[in-house]
Amino acid sequence: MSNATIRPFRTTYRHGDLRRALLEAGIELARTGGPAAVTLREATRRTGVAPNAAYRHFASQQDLLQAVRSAALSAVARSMQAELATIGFDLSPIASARASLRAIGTGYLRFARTEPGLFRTAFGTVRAPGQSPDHKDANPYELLGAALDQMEAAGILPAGRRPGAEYLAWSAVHGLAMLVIDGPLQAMNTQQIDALIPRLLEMVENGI
Amino acid sequence: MSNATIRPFRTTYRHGDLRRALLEAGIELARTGGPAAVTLREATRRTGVAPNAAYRHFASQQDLLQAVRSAALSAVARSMQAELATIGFDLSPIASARASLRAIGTGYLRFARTEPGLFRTAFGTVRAPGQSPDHKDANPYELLGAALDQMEAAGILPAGRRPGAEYLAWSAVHGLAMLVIDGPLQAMNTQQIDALIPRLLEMVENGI
DNA sequence: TGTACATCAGTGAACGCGCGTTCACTGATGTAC
DNA sequence: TGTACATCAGTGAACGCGCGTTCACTGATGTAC
Repeated sequence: MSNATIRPFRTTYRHGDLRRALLEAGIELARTGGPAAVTLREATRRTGVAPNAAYRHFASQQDLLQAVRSAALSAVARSMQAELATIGFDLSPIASARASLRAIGTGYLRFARTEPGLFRTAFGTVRAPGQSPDHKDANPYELLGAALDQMEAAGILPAGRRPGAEYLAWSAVHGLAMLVIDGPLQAMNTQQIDALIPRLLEMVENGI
Repeated sequence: MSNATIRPFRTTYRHGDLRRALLEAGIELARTGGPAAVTLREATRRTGVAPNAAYRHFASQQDLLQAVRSAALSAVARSMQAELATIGFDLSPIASARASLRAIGTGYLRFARTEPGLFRTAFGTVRAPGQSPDHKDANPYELLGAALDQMEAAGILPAGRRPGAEYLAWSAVHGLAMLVIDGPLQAMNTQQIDALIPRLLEMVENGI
């Protein structure tokens, strides 16, 4: 990591490693503002270089964004691996497998919460400037809450598990939707998705 | 639904119900291109009106987007209610509760798949122009797959349930991440989220 | 070791784009008399 | 029923913004001799 790569003021005419510097600037932009903030002009500005200099190293703005996306994806994987590395070797196969799955999820979520901009960049989602969603129509959240209340009343859902159960069910469903729409499951065909949905809902029902 | 509200060519000087027409144009834009496509200029263009005419009805572009967002949220709720309405009345409380929860999820997912642009608009996510993510570093998907393989090998996960199990686990985890980062759980404090994560992972483990 | 020279990374200026937003305006509408 | 008039919804022109991208260029670098 050369300390001159991101400096706005250079003494040399040639930059040295402009591609890397632009990529790092792009990553920093993604960290702060998500994929929409990854802009050739801002990346070159931060690197102290003319806007068009970027074209020596990236074919287009899309090309830079793609490189940033790739770096973000690796960072997610690294976060998961770090969590996996904390698992001891003296566990039974069963305990080890459980711990691994839990570590995968923990690492993934930790990265999402620590680096939301990179997370969105990695998975193709962009920050929207949303305000508070107060409105008076029927609310998906309330409908879900009512269904869960019904399950509690029917004795299927133990009362102790009711508080917060919305978040669990909603997470599973919302997640599949996102993966299918914006994420890596875009290429999956309709039949496969159709087969997946009942399984997902069954998982929620059994596991909540 | 007046048939003249979205017509580009009017005979009257006054529009009639420009606010509604702009909102409908905005919804159509969101349907097609997500929240980022909801633009005052395009909405007025489609309504056959000068760009600044929008300011008689919306304080800003954000204001229009907010109105579209609200409409999209209602549409999600309607999709869920439509599914709920298909449940018979002759069910036991237990069966009825189960059916309701399933209907909630089905309606939500159906809307997401049918109207991805509106879904993203409703929940604060934007379409990114992502290409195929081919790269050579460690891949979150592969790490998850390996952990699941391990669970299968250990005999925790029955072999018949292994195929596609990635999607179930990933959905749950990805969904909570999205809700926390971009969605309605933004306001939730750290302790609450910390308490939620183990519960979510437990749900996956038990329910997969 | 010294010198001529080709390379090509970065420059400077400019382009067109669509966007949000502001300004002074105009003329159809509907009301008051 | 007819007429004067105030209202205010929509107009037309213009602004500044940041963006991606193209063009002809220049001059430091490293190589061939």
